[in-house]
Amino acid sequence: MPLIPLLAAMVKEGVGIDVEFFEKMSVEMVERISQLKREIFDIAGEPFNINSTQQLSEILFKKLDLPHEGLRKTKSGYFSTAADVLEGLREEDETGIIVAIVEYRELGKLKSTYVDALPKMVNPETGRIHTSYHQTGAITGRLASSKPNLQNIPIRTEVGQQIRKGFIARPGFYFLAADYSQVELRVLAHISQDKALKKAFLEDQDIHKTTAAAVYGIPVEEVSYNQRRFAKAVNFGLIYGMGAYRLARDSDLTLAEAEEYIQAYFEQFPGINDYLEQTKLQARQEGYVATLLGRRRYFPIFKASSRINRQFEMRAEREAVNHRIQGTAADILKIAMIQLHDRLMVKFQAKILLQVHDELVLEAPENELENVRALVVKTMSSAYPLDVPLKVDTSSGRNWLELKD
DNA sequence: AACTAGGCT
DNA sequence: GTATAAGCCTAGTTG
Repeated sequence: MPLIPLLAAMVKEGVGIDVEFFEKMSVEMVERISQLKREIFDIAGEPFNINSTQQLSEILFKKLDLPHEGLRKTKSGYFSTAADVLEGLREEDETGIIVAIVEYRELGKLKSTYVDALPKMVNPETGRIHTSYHQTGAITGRLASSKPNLQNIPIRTEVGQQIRKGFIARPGFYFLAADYSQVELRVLAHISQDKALKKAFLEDQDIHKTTAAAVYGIPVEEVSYNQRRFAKAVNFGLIYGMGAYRLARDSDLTLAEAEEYIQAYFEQFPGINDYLEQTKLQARQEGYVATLLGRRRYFPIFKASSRINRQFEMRAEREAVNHRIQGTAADILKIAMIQLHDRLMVKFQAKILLQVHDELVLEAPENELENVRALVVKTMSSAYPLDVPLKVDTSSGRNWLELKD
């Protein structure tokens, strides 16, 4: 079956949520939010609209006169109140308003976007939530999901996890989630043919630890938690074309140190550097780049370039580098979805409900669970064989949070 | 409709 | 000298 009918089947199947659970959560959140609101008004000395970034900026940087030298400004000229900016103010802020605002923002976001919105989206006919999937939603070939977007359900924070708990499988069924482990780095290993990166995946090493060991020139056993975390950020960042500037900003390194680190990185993984350069060159010369399966992305900017375009050309280079990786991963999961759906239809009740870029969520009757798990792993792992293995992790549970191996 | 912010991979 | 990490969707404010 082609992809579109499969997406239609997923949309039609929908996913179940516990409406009462969300309603209770909403009530609890209202209490905490009011409390935070009072605190914030107290410190500010007056009530104002905390949701207004303009008003908030005036309160923080004019009325309370928090240190704002060199802080980022928005297009409209106000000092930014984005989370990363506030984070930088937290230590110097003795009033406690920053901490309160950050919590207020988190709760407000989760409440308005998920806790209050999702129950309203339950279809009265089916009692379930039906997203829309868009095959051409993303320029790289990824799907997009909307109304509601089920590809950005929270997971990071404590409260976010509570929201996942509100997604529940039908009686007698289990959710089964299967995700590709580090699929984009594996795609990069394949496309770039970088020797060290391929070796790491072929030996099923902890890729971030291996990277850290290589770059710092130390044995794998001696890699510290922070060194691994840092290497992870770099591995991740380079898929998006991160530069030394951003690396320095996001770490404790100076610009020069960040440059040295990246240089050391490319010395250890020269194939990756070649991949980056070759892809940028191709975008410039051919005006497009393509994924492994041939999905093209065009870059008309390189046709008519002038000095003004330099900024945009740099961006286009990063987009080209990312397209081949993100797009190839997307192509592979789409192939897996089609194969899996066809195979499930033969002898299982289990159905694919959701796709979240490198992950599928299925709903399976309890008695099918282990057989379906094996089928999903096999199908996803072999959908489009690369020169490195595609590793698939699975988990299952009665709700979307309690997914365990 | 633009802007700002923030949720996810 | 200047900007500096990809791809989405949604909510609230502003004008």
